[in-house]
Amino acid sequence: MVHVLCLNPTLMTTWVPTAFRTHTLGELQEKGADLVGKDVTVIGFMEANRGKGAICFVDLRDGTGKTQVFLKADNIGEEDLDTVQRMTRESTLQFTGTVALKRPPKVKEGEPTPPPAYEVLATSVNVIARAEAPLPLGVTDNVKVELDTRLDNRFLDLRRAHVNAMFRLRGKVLQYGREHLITEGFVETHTPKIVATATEGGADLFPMQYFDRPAFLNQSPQLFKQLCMSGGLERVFEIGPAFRAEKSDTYRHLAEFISFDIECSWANDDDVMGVLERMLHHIWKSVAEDEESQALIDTINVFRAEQGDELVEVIVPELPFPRVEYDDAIRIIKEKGGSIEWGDDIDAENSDLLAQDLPQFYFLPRWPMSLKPFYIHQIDGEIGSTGEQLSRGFDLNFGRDEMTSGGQREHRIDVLVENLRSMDLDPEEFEFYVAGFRHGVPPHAGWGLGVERILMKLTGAKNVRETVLFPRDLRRYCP
RNA sequence: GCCCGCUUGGUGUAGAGGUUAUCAUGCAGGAUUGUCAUUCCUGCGACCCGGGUUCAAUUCCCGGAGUGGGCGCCA
Repeated sequence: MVHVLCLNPTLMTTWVPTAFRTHTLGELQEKGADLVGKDVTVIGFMEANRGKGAICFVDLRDGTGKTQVFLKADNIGEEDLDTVQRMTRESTLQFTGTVALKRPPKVKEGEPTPPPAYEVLATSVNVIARAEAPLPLGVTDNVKVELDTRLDNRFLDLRRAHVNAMFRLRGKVLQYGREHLITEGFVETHTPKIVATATEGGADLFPMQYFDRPAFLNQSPQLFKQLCMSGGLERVFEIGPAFRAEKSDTYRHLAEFISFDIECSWANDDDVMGVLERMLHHIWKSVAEDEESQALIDTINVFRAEQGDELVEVIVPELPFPRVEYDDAIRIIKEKGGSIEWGDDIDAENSDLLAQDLPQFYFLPRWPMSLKPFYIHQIDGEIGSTGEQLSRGFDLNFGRDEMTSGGQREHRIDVLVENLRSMDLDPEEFEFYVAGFRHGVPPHAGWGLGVERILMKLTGAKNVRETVLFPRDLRRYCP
């Protein structure tokens, strides 16, 4: 089993020993040559123990790596040796002992000698928490486990290297995205998740009680980030939860997901498409070039190889991303034999047709206004091939899947109110929002990106639930 | 909301109208071992729930629950 560090000690800029350990297990391997002969205290999960006689080997694992602990009755005493030999897998154990160079394995003729490894010769052990047996799922077993079982026991599932790597990578992706937006002058903000009005007037919200009045969990920061534009913040972004009560039961839908949103003043749809592609390029490039991120991808690939899945390759997308205007998309789909008419949404089957020639990121700009929400801007006279009004709304797809929707927003209050009315929404209910357009508002544009969907594409996950610690969907809300 | 599947030890599976219910992993015990995915021996552990058909149902039928996939819609 290839061992890949999840958290690289040499890349840590600040490491302070804690009350429970003097060194991490990854550190022992990294700096082992300097530590030989020194006393250390380490702690971790007992992945396995071997040896029932006068000696015993323990594979100990923490967030940084693994180390073998060697126990001998002479050094640790009969009683402690027996305790460890009877210990259950995944129990947390703390060992104190001396660092030593591990005896090299017997290597067959012609095979390369592995790099030196280090172990701890234990002089004492402390049982922190004994794991009950049997485990609801094996952390190291080479047996498939169904997603449902894994999610019921997510804490154990997370101990598996490739699952752990997924969530460390998720943190990296958010970091890279955040990094990039800051370089373009965006400010991180937070908008409320408890709201009085449905964002787009739809009925697919989770109702809740707000003291003695009805309220909803917000489906999008849309209206609030627009108010920030009216407030002169110019460039904002938010990474936060969005809640949708849609009964969409698919590999790519969640009732609660993290939306990566921006809004940008004095800008149109083309401008913010640029922001989006530059940010995604930065994320992909960073994952491809950063040592830690690459190690995480490697860890995921070790598992994928065991499962017989295709290995993940981080291919940095070229700038600019292809742009296929809605009008052209309809034409292309028709040419490929798809059943679609101008004005239709592009369904999954037709997205597959488009994706045949566009397997990665591509923009779909200039949708019909009739398919877009009231807050999307339109330029009068900008019409499609059938004479219908186009909008300044766009989608970003990766292959068949929608990653983002965005657009330039309607800043003209009269048009905005008219849009609300024509879409059967009551401007009165949106007064808190419409008010923001009465006293001078910049033209602005923005988008919302599904973090989980991006992670799916980056890691090859076939189900969005793989990328969420505790996913919320039609059936599941516990744990 | 619609369509189609599936439900067998802790986990993942094979299978048949009457079986001692398969295999792997795991667990318990033993032998061996400074081991390196150790190896070997012995043992433990399962047919989702309710109703029906039948001499007999875990297997067939109906219903329920759970779960997986596809679609609509979306990020």
